[in-house]
Amino acid sequence: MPKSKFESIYKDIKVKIENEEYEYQSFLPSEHTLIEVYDCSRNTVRRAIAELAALGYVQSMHGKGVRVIYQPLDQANFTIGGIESFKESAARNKKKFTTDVPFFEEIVVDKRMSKKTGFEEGTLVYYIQRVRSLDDIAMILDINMFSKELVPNLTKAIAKRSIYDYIEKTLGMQIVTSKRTMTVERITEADENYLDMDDYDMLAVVTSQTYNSDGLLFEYTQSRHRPDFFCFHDTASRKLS
Amino acid sequence: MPKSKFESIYKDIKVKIENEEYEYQSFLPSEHTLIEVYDCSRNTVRRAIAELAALGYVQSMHGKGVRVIYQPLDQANFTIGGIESFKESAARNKKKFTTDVPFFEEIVVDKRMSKKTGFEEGTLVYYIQRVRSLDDIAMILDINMFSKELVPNLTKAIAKRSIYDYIEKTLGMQIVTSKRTMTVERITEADENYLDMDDYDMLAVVTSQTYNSDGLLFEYTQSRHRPDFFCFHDTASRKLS
DNA sequence: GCCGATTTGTCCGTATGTATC
DNA sequence: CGATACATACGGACAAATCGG
Repeated sequence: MPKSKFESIYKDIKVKIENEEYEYQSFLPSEHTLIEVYDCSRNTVRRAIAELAALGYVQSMHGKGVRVIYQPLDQANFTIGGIESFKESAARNKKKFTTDVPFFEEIVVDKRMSKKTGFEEGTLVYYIQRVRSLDDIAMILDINMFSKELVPNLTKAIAKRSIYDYIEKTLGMQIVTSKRTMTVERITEADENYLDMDDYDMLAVVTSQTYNSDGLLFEYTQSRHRPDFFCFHDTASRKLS
Repeated sequence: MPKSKFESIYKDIKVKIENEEYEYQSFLPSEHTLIEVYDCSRNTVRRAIAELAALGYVQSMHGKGVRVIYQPLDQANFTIGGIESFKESAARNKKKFTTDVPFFEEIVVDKRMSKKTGFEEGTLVYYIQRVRSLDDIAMILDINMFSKELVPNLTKAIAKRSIYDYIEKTLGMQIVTSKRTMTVERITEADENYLDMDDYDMLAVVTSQTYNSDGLLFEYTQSRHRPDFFCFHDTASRKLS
């Protein structure tokens, strides 16, 4: 349930677009109209539209209107958009998923690690390796590092279940920003040991740093995906230089 | 040169962050302070800060302040962020780049193509294949489709030079939104023919649809990258459901 | 624990500029 | 030219979160 006004307007329009009540290439009602429909100020509808534009749902055109550019994607792919967990992703695609935790330890971040992960040297972290399977095929190897200070009392059982559930529901911590880098890399021995690589010899690798609501880095993760289970979707708007 | 006030404020703060005048993990001056510094309204500074947050430079915290979470990346990687052309990317990385155009034709989009590209069935498009080389190594195979109606008079020579220059400078068309999907795929015969694949047998594939300032789809591109020349960077903030 | 000062979040109304038709 | 539509900017009001005394 949206708590703010602009958010509920955003959602209402978003649903209408997804249901093609507002069709691809058509124009939204004008701001003036939307103000009356939702009984709010101009800033508020503009805020909602800005969110939709950031999502790639609409595009504003000066003096003309706001055009819908959303097209439903027919591919039954595993999309890793926004900040979404493996579990959510799998559930949405109706696959049976399991997680194994072959490695779970506490380590201290050294200089080399610090440079790679962004954690300060000397930080105590949980170092976890997790194998994610879909329909019993080991598809993803996750290498997680969580700050012990910010994510305390992590256990192997929690890692097997859902770390994000624990972080959000039990610790009440909010995940706000996530920086990601995607590359394609050759497999390592660890990959070969843990994953069902079929005859693939390369992996899609997503490394991410995640910040909590205090703006503190609490997670560094390297997620190594078998190529056939990997699809990343993205929308970019004009960037300010 | 920024034309709007919020944009110049955005840029000023952005530079200060990049120069570490505002350090990683430190707080920006309060909105109240920034209002006085830049002599503007609260909305205007908030707009600038919102842009910086969208870029992953800062993170706002209710009741506390705005924390800098930008870290300079030391990797000399080829980053394909925002909407950036191959040429810009190569230039930024100080490599010698060349483009060959082994295929250049006009075709009509059929039903199958339409579903894949988003162009309407029957649209007349330029179908172009381009091979991009860095320091004389063929690294990227681009398969472009441009609407002939929206991008008229395209020639092989322009394709060899820079299509984006032509679109922006000659046609005066503005590129606004770009939707992208990234996957990892096995190489095809065409890849093998055109690219220096070394001993790689897979490619990073970026497919993108690009919309102009009228909200019309004018380009569909599939960009096939050799894995060692591929790095994608991204920042995600909490998404509204 | 309370209270007040500070800081960010949401929302409103209005004015002016600029692009489109 | 005027009407319509989006873009930018200002100022003010109240809410909510944080922090220090």
